Amino acid sequence: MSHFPFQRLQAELTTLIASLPAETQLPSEPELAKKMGVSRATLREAMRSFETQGLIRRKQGVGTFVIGEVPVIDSGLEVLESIETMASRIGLSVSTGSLKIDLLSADVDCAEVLEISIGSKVTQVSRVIFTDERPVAYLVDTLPEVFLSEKDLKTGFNGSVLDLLLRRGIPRLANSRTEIKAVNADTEVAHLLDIQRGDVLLQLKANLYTTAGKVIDHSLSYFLPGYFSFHVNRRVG
Amino acid sequence: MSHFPFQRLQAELTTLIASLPAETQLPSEPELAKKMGVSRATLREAMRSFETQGLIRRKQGVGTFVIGEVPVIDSGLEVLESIETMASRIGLSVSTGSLKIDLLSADVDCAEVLEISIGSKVTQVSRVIFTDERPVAYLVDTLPEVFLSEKDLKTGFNGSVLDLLLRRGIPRLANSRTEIKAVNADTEVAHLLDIQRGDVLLQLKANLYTTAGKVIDHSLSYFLPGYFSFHVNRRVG
DNA sequence: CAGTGGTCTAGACCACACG
DNA sequence: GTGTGGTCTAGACCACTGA
Repeated sequence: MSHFPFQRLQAELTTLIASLPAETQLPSEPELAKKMGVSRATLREAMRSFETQGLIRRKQGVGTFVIGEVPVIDSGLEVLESIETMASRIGLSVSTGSLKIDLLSADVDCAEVLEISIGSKVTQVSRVIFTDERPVAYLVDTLPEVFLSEKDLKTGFNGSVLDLLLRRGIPRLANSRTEIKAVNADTEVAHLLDIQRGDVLLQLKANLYTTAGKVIDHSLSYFLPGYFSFHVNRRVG
Repeated sequence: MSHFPFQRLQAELTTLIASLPAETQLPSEPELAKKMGVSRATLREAMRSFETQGLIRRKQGVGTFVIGEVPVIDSGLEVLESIETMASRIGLSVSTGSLKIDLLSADVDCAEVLEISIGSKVTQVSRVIFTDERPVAYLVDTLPEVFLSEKDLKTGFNGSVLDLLLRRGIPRLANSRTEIKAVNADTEVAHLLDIQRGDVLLQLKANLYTTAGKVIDHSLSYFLPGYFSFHVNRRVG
């Protein structure tokens, strides 16, 4: 059948990983590569998809481990809600890390998207979502400072800009236009999510609108595929 | 800043590709790698995302070429429609290739999804979508033979199972529950779409329901990210 | 046939975690 | 320090295209 080592390798690794109990440490990469009869490069290439699927976890300086049942965050996209809300709805606890809040001046692109003038002050909130010590999503919100200043973030900020805006109530939010893509992780996102550069990620790019039809927030989100299940109901005609 | 060759390389290639007119052939990989001062492996890794973004096209045995303006197929996911319908709506011509029609017996998974008994006859239609000689999507439809037999496909079949079912009118279709993921291309899909194994793809997995609430069709679709723009409108609370 | 991209190897060196 | 995964290299061989 497959003349290529890769397909055989991938099949063997699939059964190997499935056969091992959770938390098991795999042999080191040089060892495993030798055992499988392939080079380390080929082995790592095959391991790539296993990590984004949530089947294994690689920790630099430590080793590679089998993951048991993955807590999948399941959500319909028709309703806009924060990761925190999604997670709590299915009884999963998530935490926020690498929270970073910046006050920036809008550049050309940012100004156009947010429908403000170039140079206006904007607040940018970026953060990483963890479930069970595993970074699984990276979110960046950008919005005019008039809608969200740093002192707004002092009181009871759980990490989600959406939840904060909803709680405040003004301006009233209406909907979000979200664009869905599949992308390769760049170096920055790869480090934040503790994956390899080039790994596959689901990207959501959204503009949030008020009931008055004004853009209030632009968000960019990256999700590890294996830890999320997004779906949408499509009606005929 | 970047100690790693990769980030510098990616930046240089981005400007290089952007500066060249469409249809330009790039130097061969060994040449370009030498010019950039990196190994061929690193060069190819960087080229990876450029191809899925629709910026370049690699043809085995021929060369690597710059692509000008990419005809992006833009579509809202709330409404279910075929690729053909999406494309014609924006005045783009697409064609179907590698059309394959099989009559199979349902295995365990297939039977469960389609809510039929194991071993039932199912028709499977798989095809590749081309725009401008470029394969950009791979679609597989699976449905019970009672809903679609081979002779149904003789008369005026444009490739889309959905369009055929809609034209026929019975049973009446209601909606589709679609799951969205980002995946790595496996060997089979990579060859069909003429990309590299491991390249990033957007995957839609859908069950199509009749007005009576019965599953009539299961479809699995893979899209090259750079050639499609899918979006969804999310309403608040 | 010559030239291209596609796959794979062996090995080097680095960054990181842990004792 | 030792051992792990992360990055990168140089080079081999294969598969494909087109003259």
